[in-house]
Amino acid sequence: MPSVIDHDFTTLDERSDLPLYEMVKAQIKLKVETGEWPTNHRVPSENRIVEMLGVSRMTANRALRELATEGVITRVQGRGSFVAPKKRSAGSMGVRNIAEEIGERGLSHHANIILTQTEISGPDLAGALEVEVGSAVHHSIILHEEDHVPIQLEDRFVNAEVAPDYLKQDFSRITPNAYLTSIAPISRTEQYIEAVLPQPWECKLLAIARSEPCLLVRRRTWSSGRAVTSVRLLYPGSRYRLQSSE
Amino acid sequence: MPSVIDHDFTTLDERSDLPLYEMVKAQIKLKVETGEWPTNHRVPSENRIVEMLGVSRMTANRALRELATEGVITRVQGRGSFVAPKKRSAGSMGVRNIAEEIGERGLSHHANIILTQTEISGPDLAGALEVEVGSAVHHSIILHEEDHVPIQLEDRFVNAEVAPDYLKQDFSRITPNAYLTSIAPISRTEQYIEAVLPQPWECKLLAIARSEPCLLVRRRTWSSGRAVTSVRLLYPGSRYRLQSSE
DNA sequence: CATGCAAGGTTCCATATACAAGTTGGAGGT
DNA sequence: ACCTCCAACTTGTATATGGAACCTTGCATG
Repeated sequence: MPSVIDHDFTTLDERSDLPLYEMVKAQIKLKVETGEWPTNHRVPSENRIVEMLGVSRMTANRALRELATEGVITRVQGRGSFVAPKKRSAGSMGVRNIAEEIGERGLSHHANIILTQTEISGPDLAGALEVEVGSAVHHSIILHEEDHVPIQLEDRFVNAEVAPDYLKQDFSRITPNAYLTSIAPISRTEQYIEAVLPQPWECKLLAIARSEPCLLVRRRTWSSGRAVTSVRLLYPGSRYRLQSSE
Repeated sequence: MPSVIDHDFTTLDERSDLPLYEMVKAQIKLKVETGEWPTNHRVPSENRIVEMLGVSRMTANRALRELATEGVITRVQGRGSFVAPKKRSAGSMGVRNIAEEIGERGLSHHANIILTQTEISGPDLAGALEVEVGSAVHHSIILHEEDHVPIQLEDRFVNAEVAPDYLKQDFSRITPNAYLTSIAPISRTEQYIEAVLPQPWECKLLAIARSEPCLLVRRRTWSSGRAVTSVRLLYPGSRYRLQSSE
């Protein structure tokens, strides 16, 4: 004889002093995060949750509704609730890895290392990276190409105290961004986006006309309170646009 | 004799088919966005809203609760609800109100209405707004000035079904963005940012040289599944940069 | 004067109930 | 075979009610 109770759910934890609806949310989140319920898997209906967990329909409703606004599930009236596809959109925009981004478009990525060296920071740079004037700072300039077409000029300074081995990396295999986030998880980022005309040397590297407008992204990132890197990303306006959706 | 009804609130709009709690949210958002209620200003309590608007306490509760998760207000148990300090860089960027942004810098904002009219949508526009070809679509072009210097050219199309009264608004008092979010809360946005050279007519309005690079933000927003607006924001590169930090 | 306490306002949670609106699937007719 | 229509299920909204937890304020008591 089949039990009325679906053993997908354990009973709610009495000891926890979390609100009921939070407990319901936690149960469902668990299934999703462990992968037990894959994308598009059906989530129990509100009435089903009422039966299974013995809560009122309104608290089941609140749990599901909030999970929907959090992007964990999607709900459509008349059909039901389903596990939402994993949200991409790494942050807002920009923190995305240029190599990944190109890969997703099915194109080839190539990193052209223009310069890598360690420098002594002047006042401006020291201010940007929040280090003492005269400190050692790593500097790299890399030209990223998509199918052999230059698409991003990356001019980066790195706090040598945070990433002493930065210049030892093989930047044709791992992007600076990927390396840095792997050794120092980003806790804060600040960025400015503007439209500029390129400098002559930038034109040459990007193979564009002097009059072509470019997107300039200037970004600084911090990890646990310390400035990690300050980078200047220059994109030819005709070949690239930033995208974001949420 | 003082009336029990606080005239801070107008009565709810019967014609709108928005849910009640959304209407309540809209009323409060309007006060906040227009600056009538400054930061830390007290928001009416749930029971006060019940008296004023004649809704049940639970829907007042839902409205305030959602506004709190959206970051519009903060609530503390036992004390009340208060207008939250403007959060820097709403989410990613861009959905910010240009008037607010200028106001924060302590400068004066002026909206110069270039064009407002209703048009019949062609295939491209209909596709962008997800309406039938031939539908009526509102069109507005507004030049925003900061201390009398042109800083943003806003070229906007609005789904007339969602916002039939769009063109009746006084855009020198409330920005299109503020109005639209007040009547149709944003559920999704898609945006592209690119660097372009301006068109001749755009140069003239923005008072810039033909060769000056500009930031172009193209954005579409949805509210509960329906496309609300498609907008093209053009900023002179020398006068503006997008900022975000998280 | 200081401490404590009670009252009233506020948010927060939970439930029961009702109806509206969208989807699906099947029964039953043509 | 096809169509129509309805029943059942789903989410979405709105209301009424009750209690708990928390804060402020003012007053009574020591």
